[in-house]
Amino acid sequence: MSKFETRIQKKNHSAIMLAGLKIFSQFGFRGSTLDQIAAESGMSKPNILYYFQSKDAIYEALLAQLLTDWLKPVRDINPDGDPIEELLTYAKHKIMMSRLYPRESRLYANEIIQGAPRIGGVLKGELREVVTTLVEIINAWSDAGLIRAVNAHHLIFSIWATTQHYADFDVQVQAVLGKGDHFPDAEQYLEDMLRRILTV
Amino acid sequence: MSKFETRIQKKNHSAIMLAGLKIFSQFGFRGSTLDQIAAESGMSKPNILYYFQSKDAIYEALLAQLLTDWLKPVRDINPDGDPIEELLTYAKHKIMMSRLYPRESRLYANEIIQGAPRIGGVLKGELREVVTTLVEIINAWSDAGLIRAVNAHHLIFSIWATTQHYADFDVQVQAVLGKGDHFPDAEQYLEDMLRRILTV
DNA sequence: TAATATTTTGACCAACTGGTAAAAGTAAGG
DNA sequence: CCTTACTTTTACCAGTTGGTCAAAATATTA
Repeated sequence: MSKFETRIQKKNHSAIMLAGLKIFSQFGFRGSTLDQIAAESGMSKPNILYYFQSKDAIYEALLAQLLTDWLKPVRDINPDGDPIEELLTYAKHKIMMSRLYPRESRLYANEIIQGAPRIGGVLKGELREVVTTLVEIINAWSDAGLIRAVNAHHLIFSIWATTQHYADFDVQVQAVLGKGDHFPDAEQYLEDMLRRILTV
Repeated sequence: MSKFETRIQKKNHSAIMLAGLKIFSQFGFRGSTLDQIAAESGMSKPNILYYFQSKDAIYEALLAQLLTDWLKPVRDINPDGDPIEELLTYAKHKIMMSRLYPRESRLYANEIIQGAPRIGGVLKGELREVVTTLVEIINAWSDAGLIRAVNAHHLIFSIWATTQHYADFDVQVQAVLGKGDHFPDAEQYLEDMLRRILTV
């Protein structure tokens, strides 16, 4: 609770979060063990529980952090900007996140696939609210004739699905295309796709 | 091994598969327990192990079944058919699968997100081969001027991502749109999207 | 440096895990 | 009906799980 953390607390706290992210994102909550997180972070299990009350607490701290980071760029979409460029910027941001932080994406995907038992409330609350706002913006753009008329909800879903795919299904992408950085091609394809969909 | 199963064997075998699908698709392999599968199928744990050698065996039987079912419709795409209609039919088939068999999709998603430890070989083998063939077909269509020039690999990925999203991220979709059947709207959006991308 | 506060560890525990063995129960064929 | 083959259960096991506790080690402060 105290915001005044010592350097040791800071170091260990983030070491546990990092290790937890790695383990949880790979095995899901129930498939991960404190022993794995301990091994990954180079700490002992009791020591981890000295910094976090429980396995649950680590997982929930990670999810909370994640949701904050993910909702922000949606809120940053500017209703007064150029519609196509605003949406393209958002999509490119999402795909960059998939490249730089695939583990976070997989952690989230794991949680959602398993029925979002711990963040159902946030989904129906904050997430829904943020999406609703964005949908209104997109519909206003459509009404003003700035973009083509599309189902805004499903447009958003398609952006999420296609961008996160490259993090969540990375193994499959690599299996099909071979090892390497496929994000430039992906980004180009998605930009083309969005321009096609949105251009009047 | 014997193909001559008694009715009891048939019944219990499929009861276990059904229960396993439900549990594994929700919790992933490591997060699922034989006790859960036993409870779900209404059988005792030792009885389950009478029909399957191990927890692993159930999971692998499910994955094997799944991969067969998923690769078939890709192979069924006809190089001599109308390009846009062929791809649209495939996409519609995929989205129907997401509606009717969301658990299968989630089982697969879980496996892939966790690094595909059990089906990595199939991905780099059969899947890659099937995709390569489809890519050649799509490129031939492009070359013939029947569809617009697109990155065929990423086109395929985008179809997979957008269609499977409605099964894998169902909880999120429902949280945003409210409970109900959102597949008709999704299908219409995706059809529109694909036509836009592919039409010359 | 001595007293205090923080950090780390080793030993431990009850509940749960996948899996086994043998015996009891049930169905099928003669 | 009775023998044989199949099915199911009860009791059990060794290893793992999340978590506790008190003591030891270390850092901080006076």
